[in-house]
Amino acid sequence: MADEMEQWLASLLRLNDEEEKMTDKQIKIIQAAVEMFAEKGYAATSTSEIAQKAGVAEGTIFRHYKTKKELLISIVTPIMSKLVAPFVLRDFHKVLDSEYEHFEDFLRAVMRNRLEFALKNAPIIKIMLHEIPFHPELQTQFKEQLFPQVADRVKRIVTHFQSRGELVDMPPFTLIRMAASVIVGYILTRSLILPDNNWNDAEEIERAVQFIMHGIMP
Amino acid sequence: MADEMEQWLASLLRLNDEEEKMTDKQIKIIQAAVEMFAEKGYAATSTSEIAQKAGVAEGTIFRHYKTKKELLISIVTPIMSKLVAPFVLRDFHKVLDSEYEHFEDFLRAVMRNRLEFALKNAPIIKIMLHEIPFHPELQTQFKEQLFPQVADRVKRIVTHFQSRGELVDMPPFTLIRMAASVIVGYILTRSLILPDNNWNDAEEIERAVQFIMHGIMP
Amino acid sequence: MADEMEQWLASLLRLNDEEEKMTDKQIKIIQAAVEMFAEKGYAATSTSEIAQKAGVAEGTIFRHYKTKKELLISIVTPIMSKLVAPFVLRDFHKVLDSEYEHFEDFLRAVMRNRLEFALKNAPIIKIMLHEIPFHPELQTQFKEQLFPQVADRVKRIVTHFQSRGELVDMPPFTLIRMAASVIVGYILTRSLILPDNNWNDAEEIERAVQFIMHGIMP
Amino acid sequence: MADEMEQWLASLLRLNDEEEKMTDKQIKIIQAAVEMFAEKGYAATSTSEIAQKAGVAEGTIFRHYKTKKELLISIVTPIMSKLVAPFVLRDFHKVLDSEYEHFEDFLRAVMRNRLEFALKNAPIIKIMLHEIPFHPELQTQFKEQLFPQVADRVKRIVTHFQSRGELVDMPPFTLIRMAASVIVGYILTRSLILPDNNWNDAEEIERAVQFIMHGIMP
DNA sequence: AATGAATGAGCCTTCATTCAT
DNA sequence: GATGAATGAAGGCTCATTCAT
Repeated sequence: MADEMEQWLASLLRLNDEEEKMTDKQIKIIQAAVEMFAEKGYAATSTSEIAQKAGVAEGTIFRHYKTKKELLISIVTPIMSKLVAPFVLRDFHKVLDSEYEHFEDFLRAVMRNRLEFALKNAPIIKIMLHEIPFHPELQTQFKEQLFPQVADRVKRIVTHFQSRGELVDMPPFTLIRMAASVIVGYILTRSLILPDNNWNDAEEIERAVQFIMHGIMP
Repeated sequence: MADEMEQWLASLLRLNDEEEKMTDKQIKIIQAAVEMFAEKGYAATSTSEIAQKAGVAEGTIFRHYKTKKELLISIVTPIMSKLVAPFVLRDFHKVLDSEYEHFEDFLRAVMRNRLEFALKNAPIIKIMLHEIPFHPELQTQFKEQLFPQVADRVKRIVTHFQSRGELVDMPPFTLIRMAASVIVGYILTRSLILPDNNWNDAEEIERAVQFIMHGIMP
Repeated sequence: MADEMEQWLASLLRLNDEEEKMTDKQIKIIQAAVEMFAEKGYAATSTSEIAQKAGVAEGTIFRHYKTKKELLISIVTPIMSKLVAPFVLRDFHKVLDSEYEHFEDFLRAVMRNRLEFALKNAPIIKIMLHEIPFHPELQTQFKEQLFPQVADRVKRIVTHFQSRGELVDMPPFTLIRMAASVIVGYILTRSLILPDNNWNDAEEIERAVQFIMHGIMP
Repeated sequence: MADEMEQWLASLLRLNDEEEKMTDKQIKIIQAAVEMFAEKGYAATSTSEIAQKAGVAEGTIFRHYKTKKELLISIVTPIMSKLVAPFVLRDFHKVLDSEYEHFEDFLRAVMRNRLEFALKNAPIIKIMLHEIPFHPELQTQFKEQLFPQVADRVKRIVTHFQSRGELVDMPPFTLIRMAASVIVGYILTRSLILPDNNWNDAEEIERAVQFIMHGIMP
């Protein structure tokens, strides 16, 4: 369901297909840059390393991206959009009403879907997390364009379930933050911090959802 | 209580007093480095910038720290120790038994104490979070020395309260991770991500503790 | 004769043509480096001086030579080969048999030929002499690869003339060392120590040969 | 004999006793400097290395020697004087007349005496040889003060034996150069180039003397 | 006399970027 | 479009030297 949603959104906003317009070399450049930026960080990666790993001449990078920073932005910007895509979906609320009877189902869907996404895009997400704080352009994008939209939309959902008496009465932003902490905490631990553990995702997701719903009291 | 504990620990392990052995210039160098590393990241900060901000000659930095990386390590290592100090405390468990009647009280104490610590050391914690993934020396310190000790000790506490029937029956590591997500989520949001919001810490901590204990069902 | 020999050797081993593969700037860099290294010594010459004298950017040096030491080695290594080239010639002994009836003729040919070589390559030979003792890489090249080959071959020549009764009976290595002292002594004095004297090379060579053959007794 | 001569000269010119006026630390500085300069060359040796090896503070070096170069000069200048001391001896000619009946005896005495000196002072001689070409101050000392005196005096000796018909008729400077080549060639090979060979000095000296006198013809 | 912290010029090297081919 | 040689500014670090203690 959520996957279909995302595909629909993507087709509307063309969030998925950037690579299709790229030349062969351009794709190799991006792949090499992602790998290196994730491994050593943006500032510690040199354009010559990227060129070497991509198997292109150093000049070729600058034919496609005016500066090294433009290369970074062209990597991070799409992932930010895709990361929050399902939440930005225009008719999310309406769709939601009909799809998820309980908040619990919504949580479960989000967690599954975003975990899958994170596993597929772990290196780019790592880059995003590390570079956003140091690049005002990226911060602006996140703080002014993406975050408010998401917050607003999720707030409506929470308010909706609160009004149905399914959720505790609490400032929605606080409630969202705490639930999000658990979800994000798992997804990051799972995909970036300890990806080599033996994870039973289904089990862990179920526990997280139960924890969010009922806490740790027996 | 926890504060006293920490002071005791500190006095035992001398975790607090590094700065007292430093010369005047050395302190200025560290302060300048912390400021710049937090603002621009380690790799993007030049030693000449640090020297200028510290008001010393560039050579002076290298008289005290053989390399730029040694300067980073001398900043990050102590904060890692201090960050987990209360948990590493040898007789933590015993002390705990007598101090906290319920798990809830423990959560509250930890959250208050570590938030205060994070607010006081926000820039260094930011540096630590950003640089650990790129510096094997720091990873080693964290993964092999600090993390296991903490995990082990907190696990005992959780098991203790589980055996008293106060906590739901669940793998302790999972339970800890989820509770920690909420605590860490708040502390990072509060001190690094959105420090400029108007936060009512007492209220937020209480809500977080209740969330951890009872979830979001009414 | 010896000249033809050397040309033949060179054509076989391509010892002469390194410069032909070099770019215009690379030649200028080498020339400037040779001039400066000979004038001030390797350690006291800065890469920025070399760049300036060569009329290139400092970075250009490092595009062609990964390090300053690699630049030194690329200057010294070929001269070592060329310096001993005639002696390393595979069929030297056979050629010699037919060319030089007496040891005296051999001495004369070697002295003329190597003096000409030294005069043409004085600065590089100066560099070689000064830097070999401080750079293990160069020592190895000399001690293990070049020197033994030469010593071995010249030893055979000496033994040959000794067996013909033309030379005094004495350990060949000692005899070679003493004759070489005279030859090298003249060539170095002539080309490096006092190059500005008015030298009559033909006369001095003849005297040196007579000295080697008959000593200083009347 | 030659030793007594030297002692007499030394007492006259105070060439031997520099160290006696030195403080303990000063001696250690000189020793450390000699060791390092000989091992790595003057330009490649740092004052801090010298200080460390000497076990003194870096500042102490500059209390005794205004600059690093002054330290070098204070090492090299005395060795130059001592190296040629026997030849500079005022009444050398007269003394000689009575001491050495044949030129051969003179050669033998010089070779023995200067070899002993070279073995005792090998590192300083190495420094001298390497640094003279790069330091005009040292060149001046050598070319204008020491060398002419020596050349002049030895020339008289050679002329003396030539007039007695003991030596071949040849420009004295040429004759000296060739004999000196053999002597210097052996001493340098013996003390600096291949000091680790098994040398039979008495034998080698005798062969060298015979070579100088009679050449290599049987 | 001796120290060693402090200096800042200068070192070798790397960098992102340009441009002729 | 792709190349890679060339650039020169800037990087981290070392140096000889000074000076207050």
